Amino acid sequence: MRPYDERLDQFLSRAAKVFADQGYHSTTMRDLAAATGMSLAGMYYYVRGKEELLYRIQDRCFARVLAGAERALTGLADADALERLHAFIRHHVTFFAAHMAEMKVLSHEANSLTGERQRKVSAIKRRYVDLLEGLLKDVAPDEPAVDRSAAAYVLFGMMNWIYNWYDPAGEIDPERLAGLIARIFSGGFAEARSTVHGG
Amino acid sequence: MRPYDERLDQFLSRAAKVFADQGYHSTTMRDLAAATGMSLAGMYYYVRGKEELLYRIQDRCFARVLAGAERALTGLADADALERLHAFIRHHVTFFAAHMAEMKVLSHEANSLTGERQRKVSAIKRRYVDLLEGLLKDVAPDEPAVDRSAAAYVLFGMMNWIYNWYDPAGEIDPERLAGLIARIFSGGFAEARSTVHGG
DNA sequence: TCGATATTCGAACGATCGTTCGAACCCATG
DNA sequence: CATGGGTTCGAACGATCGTTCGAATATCGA
Repeated sequence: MRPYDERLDQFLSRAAKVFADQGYHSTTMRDLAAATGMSLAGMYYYVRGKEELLYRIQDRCFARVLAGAERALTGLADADALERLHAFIRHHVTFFAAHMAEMKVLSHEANSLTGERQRKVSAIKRRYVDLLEGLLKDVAPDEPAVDRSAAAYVLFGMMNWIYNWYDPAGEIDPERLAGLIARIFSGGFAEARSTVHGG
Repeated sequence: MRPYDERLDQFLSRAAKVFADQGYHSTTMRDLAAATGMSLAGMYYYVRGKEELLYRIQDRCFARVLAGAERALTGLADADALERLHAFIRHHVTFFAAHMAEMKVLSHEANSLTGERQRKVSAIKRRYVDLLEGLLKDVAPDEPAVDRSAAAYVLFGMMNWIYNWYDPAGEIDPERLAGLIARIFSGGFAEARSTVHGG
C-alpha cells in the first residue's frame, strides 16, 4: 500500500476512536490533530473537511460490514434458513466487537451527515437491512410483512445497542454474546411461530 | 400550577423536541429561542445554561419512566413473573412511543452530561436497570447471572433502538410493538430455558 | 395609582469553531 | 547538487457559539 493510503487509513481509524469517545459534534479538528499527531492544517491534505471525514469513516466501515456479511453467507447458500440467520447475527456481533469505535460512530452518528453523503450511506444501510429482511422472510414466511420488518429493526436494536454497554474485555466474549442474541431472537421470533404456534 | 412552572414545563418539552430532531450538540441556544418563542437571553431566566437544560429534560423524563414502571408493577405484586416482565415491557414501549422526543434525548444523549449531573442521571438509570434485572431473575432463576445481565441490556436494546426507526403514526401501534418485543424476548430468553431446554 | 417584584430582551463579550493560505519541508530523480 | 512535486504546518480569518448584563416591560398587592 502506498504511504499516502496507509497514512490515510491510520488517520481514519484514530479519528473514529476519538469520534466514538467524544461524539462527532463535540470533537474538534484540534482534538483530532492532537490524537493523530498531525497538525491542524495537515489533516486537510487527506480530507476535505470534518463532515467528509465522518463520511469516509462510515462509508468504509459500512462497506466492510456489508461485504463481510455477504461473505459469511456465501458458503451457506443451501443451508437451513435459521442457520443462515445465525451466521448473519454472529458476523454482525463479532464484527461489532472487533471494531467498536467505528461501529459506534456508525450507530450513533447516523444522522450527522447531510446531502449527498447522507444519501450514499443510507443506500448501503438499506442494502444491509434488506439482506436481513430477506433472511427473516425465509425463517418465518407466514409472519405478516409489517411484523417481520419491525422484527428486523428489533434485532438490529439488540445488536447495535451493544456500544452502550458491552465491554469486549469483560466476562462475555463476542461469540457468546452472539449466541445469546441469536438464541433470544430466533427462539422468540422464529420458533414461536413455526414450532410452538405454527405447524 | 404557577405560571412560572407551566412556562418552564412547556419550555422543557419544546426544547426536548428540538434536541431530538437536531441532536444536543448541534442545537444552538438561538435555535431553542426560535423554537420556543423566547428570546436568547430570556431562556436563562429559567435555566442556568445549556447543559442544565439537557439535565432537566433527562431527569424529569427518567423520573417519570421509573415511577411509571413501578406503578405498572404494583398491582401485579403476586402475579406471574412472566406477566410482570410483560407489564414492564409494555409500559416502557408505550411510554417511549408517547414521549418519543424526550426518550430519544434520553437514549441518544446519555453521555452528553458531565460531573454531578452525569452522576445523578446515571443513578436513576441504575435503579431502572436493577428493576428489570430483578424481573429477569424471577423469570429465569437458573440463568447465569452474567447472561441475565447481558440479556437485560439486549432487551433494552430492542426497546430503546425504537427511536431510530419507529413511526408512531405508522402501521404498528405501540401496543402491538410491545407485544412483538415481549413475544420475541420472553419466547427466546425465558421459554428457551424453562420450557424447551430446561424442565 | 404607585411601587416592588417578576419576567423579558437587545446588545455585546470572549472563546472557540472549521477552514484557508502560502511558505517550508522532505525526498526521489536527473 | 539542483529541481520538482508530494507532504506538512504556523498563523490567521470570519463565523458562530454559550453566556452575561443592565435596562425595559409586565404583573400585581396595597
